[in-house]
Amino acid sequence: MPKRGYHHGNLKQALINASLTLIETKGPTGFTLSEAAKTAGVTPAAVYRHFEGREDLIAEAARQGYEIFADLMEFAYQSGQPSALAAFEATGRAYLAFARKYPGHYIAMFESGISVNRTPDLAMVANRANGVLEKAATDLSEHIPADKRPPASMFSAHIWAMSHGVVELFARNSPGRASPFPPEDLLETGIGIYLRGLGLIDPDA
Amino acid sequence: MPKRGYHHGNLKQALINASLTLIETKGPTGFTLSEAAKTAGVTPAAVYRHFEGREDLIAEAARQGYEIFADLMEFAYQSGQPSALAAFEATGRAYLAFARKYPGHYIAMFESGISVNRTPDLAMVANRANGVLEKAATDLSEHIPADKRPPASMFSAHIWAMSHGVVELFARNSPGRASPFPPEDLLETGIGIYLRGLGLIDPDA
DNA sequence: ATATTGATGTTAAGAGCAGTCACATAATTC
DNA sequence: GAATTATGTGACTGCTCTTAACATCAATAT
Repeated sequence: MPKRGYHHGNLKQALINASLTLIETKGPTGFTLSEAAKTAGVTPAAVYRHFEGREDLIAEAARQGYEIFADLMEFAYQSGQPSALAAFEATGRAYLAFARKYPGHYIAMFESGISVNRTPDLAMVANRANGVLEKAATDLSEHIPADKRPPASMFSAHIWAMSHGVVELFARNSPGRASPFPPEDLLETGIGIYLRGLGLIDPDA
Repeated sequence: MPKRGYHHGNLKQALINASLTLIETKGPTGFTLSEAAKTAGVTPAAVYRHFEGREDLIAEAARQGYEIFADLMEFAYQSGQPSALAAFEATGRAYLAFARKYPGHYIAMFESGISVNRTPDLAMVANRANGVLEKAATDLSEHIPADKRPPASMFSAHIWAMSHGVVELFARNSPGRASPFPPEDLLETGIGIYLRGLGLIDPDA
């Protein structure tokens, strides 16, 4: 853990950690490779022994974020079993929870402008996170009469969009819109109304 | 329009226009004040006669975007009258249409990291756009039995979130998720299901 | 044990950008 | 026509990203 003289010992992860807190506090624009290096107690040039450059540094932070995110989603999905409805709702909540708990990762993933198709690794793990949501949607869609059942990938996309929109517009300060409702409530009610529209929950409350 | 010698004549708007296309092509990170100045045929220092700096330049581009956006929303709202439902759905579609038609403005507004509370002007015009959506939501909410009617500002927020999420995740290349459905269809069906959940349209099709 | 090799860090340097200041030139006003 | 204001330029500082040459440490092979 401590840098024993010349060599750091764990520089790569130290740089990512430094980047995460910097991204969180200064935003993706204000973040600089140099400052991350300084925070890790090392010169900027040393960063290039472990990353291709600034973008790659952010991308790796995002990749780790997707890893955590996918785990969170899977845990949420399991926690709702055996009820397909409970599992689905839990994954919806997990999105907002993740954004709140790991803001640095979240920003690196969704607000830094890096493409998820940047590397196969990144696309892979992002796909894993998405896969959980789609699985939950598929389970749930079997409770809809087959003739009026939309494709599972479609309403998983709907829920993802709603979740993402709530986080971006109302949970994170950046855009800074004010809403009279806490984001958690907004998402909860939004998903509730949507599921009612699919005939998956009773029209009451 | 042509620069007559020393003075440009219309530098302020020329800089904004240059910024818009640069933001559109190079992203908010790749955009530089210097290149915008060069595109407008002027020295970087000249920019500071019209803007406080890089951020202010982007903010003004965003402000003009909100102005256009609010106009678009109002037009959409009017075009749906006298049907509250048609008006509401039109405003929903207007969001995606705006993002497609004015990508530079859209990026400046929603992906550049500038806060809408940066200046009173910006907050004002952003509020105007939001106001149209809320008005449409209020009209529509009167078709819901008063006892089980959610606040209009709430489901206007839901629709906004869904629209924003669809655009960010599936319409713009940046994050680059692939979806088997065109964003327009995704938004259309998503809003449809949601409105069904509110009991505002019949459960068929 | 020692010498070689590869990994990891530093120093130095180039190029680009944001922003500031003094200065130059054009447009406007008295 | 002269003075004032508005608008653009050149030169400069300090920061950034990135590369290249060099230094130091760790590990391995003889």
